[in-house]
Amino acid sequence: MSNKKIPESTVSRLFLYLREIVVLCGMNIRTISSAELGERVNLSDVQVRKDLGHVGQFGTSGAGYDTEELKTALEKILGKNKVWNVAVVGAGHLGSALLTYPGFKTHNLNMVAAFDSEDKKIGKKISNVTIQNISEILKNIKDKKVTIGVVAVPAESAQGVADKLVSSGVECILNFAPASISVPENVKIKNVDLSRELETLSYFLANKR
Amino acid sequence: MSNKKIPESTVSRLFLYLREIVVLCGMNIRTISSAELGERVNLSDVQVRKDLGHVGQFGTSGAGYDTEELKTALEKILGKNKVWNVAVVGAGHLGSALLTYPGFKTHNLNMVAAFDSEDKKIGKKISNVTIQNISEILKNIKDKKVTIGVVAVPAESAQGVADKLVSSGVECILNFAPASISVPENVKIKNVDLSRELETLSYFLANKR
DNA sequence: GTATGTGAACTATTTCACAGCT
DNA sequence: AGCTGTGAAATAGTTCACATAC
Repeated sequence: MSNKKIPESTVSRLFLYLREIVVLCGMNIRTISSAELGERVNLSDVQVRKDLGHVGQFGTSGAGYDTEELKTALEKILGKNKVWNVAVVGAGHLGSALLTYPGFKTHNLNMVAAFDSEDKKIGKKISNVTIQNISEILKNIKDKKVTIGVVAVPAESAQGVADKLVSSGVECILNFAPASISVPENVKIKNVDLSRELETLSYFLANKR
Repeated sequence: MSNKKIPESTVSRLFLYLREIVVLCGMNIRTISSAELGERVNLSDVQVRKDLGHVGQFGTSGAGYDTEELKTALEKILGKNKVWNVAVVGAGHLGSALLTYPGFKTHNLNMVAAFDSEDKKIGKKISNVTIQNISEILKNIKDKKVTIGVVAVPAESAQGVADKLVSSGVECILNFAPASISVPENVKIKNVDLSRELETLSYFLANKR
């Protein structure tokens, strides 16, 4: 089992395995080998076994893994029993996409608040969440016990929004703005930089023969 | 200069530096040290120097880097002189966000086509691009010389859409669907899995004291 | 004195190889 | 025979330390 901390790359893949295992359970497939699971998620069999090794030992030699058992173990270790409240700042297309994305609900992530600076958007509802003025962040985040803040505003306003979120007590930030933002050490930040992803692809296009 | 291939992680950061350098040039700052540049993008000075070392040697000891020179060199090596055509499949909130995102235009990425399967969306225009039926993919991608395809459809339809894109000759795919999709070796695929990003954050929330 | 460029050391992550279980 | 679990080897990526240039 090991009490050591699991590498971030492994954690990310564990969620991937879980997603696949849920599908398998739904199909009433009771057992799967690391090779088969790996093929379904485009990873090697060893990678799968090494990753699952961080969680415990419940594979059966010669047979593979019991899907139900694996599902239970992964859900437990990945904290799927807990629910987290999420607030989205910026109700443009991207913010709306996140608010309406059905995947979050099934993954124990609760979209409980949305903010924007544009007057005409305030008061509108997107997927049951009423958009509020950015000035309401502090009060709302505390009241609604939000732990994850999503920054989906233009680059210029990103740092300011992040500062507001941090001082409201948010513990994690997922940043979609194409800007480098600074937060205190105790706040975990994750950047998803769409234009850099596309640019990196374009680089590899330019540099292959 | 080195002819060796630059690691993907470095390439991604080079785009980050370039973005910052463009800002600096706009502010008429003519010179910058690796430490100052690193601070602006939350990276160490050594990391900056190591990365720039892949591109060439144009820093001046004791002074730093000439911003104009660095800008020119980065633009050249990152292929910013070339323009790539991009097609988006799936015109939901996320697809619309990508189509309207102003950042792409300034980064030599041209959104030239959009597809959806919902009849009521066909014919509508988003940011000058007319949404077409998914059945038109093959013809359009070829005609419009699209090299990058973006998959922004639900998980169930992702593999099918990817197959269509691949057989139309697309060379890269950026996949936003929470599904593992398979493509031939010569096609480069990049996955952006929003719910996994959030889940990974939630894991770290659950496992810190 | 200040700041670059880089080999060497270190750390993280992946892959190999195989012993051991069913 | 088939498949897991895991040390050991290999690879990739980051940080250190310092010689060198201005």
